[in-house]
Amino acid sequence: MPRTGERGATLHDVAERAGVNVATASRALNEERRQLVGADTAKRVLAAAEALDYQPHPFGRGLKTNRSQTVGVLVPDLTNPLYPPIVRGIDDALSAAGYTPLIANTDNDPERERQSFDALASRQVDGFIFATALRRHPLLAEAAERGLTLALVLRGTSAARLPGAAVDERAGMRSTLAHLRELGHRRVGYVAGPQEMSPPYERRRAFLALRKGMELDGDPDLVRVARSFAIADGRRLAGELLAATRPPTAIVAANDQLALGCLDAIAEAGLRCPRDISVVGCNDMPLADRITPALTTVRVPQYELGRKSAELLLQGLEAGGDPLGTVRLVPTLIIRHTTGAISGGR
Amino acid sequence: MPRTGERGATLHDVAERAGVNVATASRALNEERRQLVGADTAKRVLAAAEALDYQPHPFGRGLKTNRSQTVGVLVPDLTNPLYPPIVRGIDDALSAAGYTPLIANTDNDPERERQSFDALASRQVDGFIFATALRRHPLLAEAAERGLTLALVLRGTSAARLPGAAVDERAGMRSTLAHLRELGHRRVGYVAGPQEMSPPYERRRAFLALRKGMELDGDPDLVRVARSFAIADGRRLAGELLAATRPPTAIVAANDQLALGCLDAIAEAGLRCPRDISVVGCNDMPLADRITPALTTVRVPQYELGRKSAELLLQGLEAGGDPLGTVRLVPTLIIRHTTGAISGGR
DNA sequence: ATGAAAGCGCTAACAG
DNA sequence: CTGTTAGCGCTTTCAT
Repeated sequence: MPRTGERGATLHDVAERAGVNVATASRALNEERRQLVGADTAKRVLAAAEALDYQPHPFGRGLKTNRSQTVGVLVPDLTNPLYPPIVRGIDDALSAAGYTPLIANTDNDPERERQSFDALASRQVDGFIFATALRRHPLLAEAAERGLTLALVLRGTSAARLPGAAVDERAGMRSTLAHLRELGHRRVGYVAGPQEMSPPYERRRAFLALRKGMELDGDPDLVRVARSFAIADGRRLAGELLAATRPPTAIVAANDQLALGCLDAIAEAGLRCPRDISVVGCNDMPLADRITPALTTVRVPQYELGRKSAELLLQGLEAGGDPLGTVRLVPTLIIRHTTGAISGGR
Repeated sequence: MPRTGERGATLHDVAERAGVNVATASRALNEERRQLVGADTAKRVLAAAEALDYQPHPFGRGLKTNRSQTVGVLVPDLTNPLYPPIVRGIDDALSAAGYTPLIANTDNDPERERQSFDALASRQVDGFIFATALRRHPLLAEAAERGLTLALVLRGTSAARLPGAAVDERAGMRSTLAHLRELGHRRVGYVAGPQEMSPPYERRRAFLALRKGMELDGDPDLVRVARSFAIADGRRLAGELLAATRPPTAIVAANDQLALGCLDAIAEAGLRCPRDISVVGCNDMPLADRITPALTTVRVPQYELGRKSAELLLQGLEAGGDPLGTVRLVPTLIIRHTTGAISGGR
């Protein structure tokens, strides 16, 4: 027979041992209601609980309070190195507050997303953190309707003005463009990521907005949009950029994968990076420092992003009066070897 | 006020709508007990449930059945690229069976491990999957005692003969040594990982056992044991190997990180890989193919390992009569550019 | 300050 | 075949 966890001591046991009623025991055990109980009684109850190693049963409690101390975390794909640190940040913040995350992968697939959402909702999560990157999202409205508390991570302001933590894309872009300008680049290309996701969208907007004020070439042909983050896409688009009449002297990519593709295209064109052309990635994925040449990239504070989003959620969960708006965390440009001074010959 | 998920339709609602008693409704909704109920009644109940979008409340059910349909997954660190695919495999298998994983990171820290274990146990998980790599583990005994169903992943046979999925280390090692032999290597060094973890332990044993029968040099000085998987450790130990009177012509490392360290040591010694010396890693971490030279490594079937361990757990959970023993999954040698024919000059 | 009792949603034992 | 009932563990009125 499939055995399952033996039941431990119940509140009833504790009450009995302390010689009080379960109601009294319950009060004594609850921080906030403890004062409603005699000081010595409380002490006895606590002692009894301690002695029996009493753990409140979450189902009994949940049934009564309609809360699970649990939150759903919807993430596109744990296998994408962008997310694990975020999830750890979420986990750490949540755990510290006595909440447990329920993590589900969505693969950015609406159907899977819906299933995961339903599954977690039916598990009575108290709220959700959407790490999923789609900009428009039907689930958000539905979740709000169901009375669930929400927070976003890695997404800019949503229509619903939900609390969330996101990257300060303008700051990141400003650092990278300033770096390139200093190296003498004026004509810099951009390989954008899929625009239905929030970060790539904002990143491209930031590029467009910032290059104007920074004496960079405003040629619209310098911007290409990838349909995915696949290396092959980066390679193809960078190839187009390089084949143009006036190719850029530097390429900024929306993430490290695309940057890898750019590197491939550059090699394919018989050029050398950074001698002939510079490349900047984004996210600083593991081993980005070990490829050749080591990738200059924008490091986003993944852990802190996760942590912050969880804190915002908790705020909504505990304090009420939902915290509004998006907290922007500033990324750091990590200068390595794919960026260099503009080559004399070009 | 912190709102929380509204309650949906209850069994009571469904019963009422179908004009039957809750008990009947319960029976009709339960696959196995459905036959105890009139065919048309069942149909009415199902229809009512459908209409009301009824979702059974897990707490009500759990309180009664003493099961949560939930399993704890203890993993050292999601941030280590070895684990996310494993976790996805676990998630996929578990989800398909109606179970939800509760994931906790332990950092291989006994205290954190204990906390996570307690937290999950008090959340009433029905079982645990230990992806944590320590060979000896006090928690295992305790979990078994509490009547929890267990499975291991990435660990060889334990004292308790628990079901689990692990890498067939001998097969992996045989492929890599055969490959090296074919290239002419006879004197191959080994940089082992921390021996208190199961895979590095088994991997080293496999190396030791196999090199005998494969006409490889049995020099004990050829084997070094790292205290951690840090790149710096790999570098230091490989450095020792290279500084020996008769250095190896190839080095096998217990994982890719250590292999990276070996590459550093080789460069530092003024040697070239693979011209002067070959290196083989293990795990095939992301971008292992993009470093220079591209790393020859052993790819372990992470996803399948996770999946298999979850299936074994489910078997123990549902069928009872725990499945015993360890399933061994065969890894694949991925030959890239850090291995080459033994150099004539040495 | 404490106790009695109800009830959250569900299943199972027992009647009919 | 279906209904009645009890009770899983907990919190929360309502009494006292």
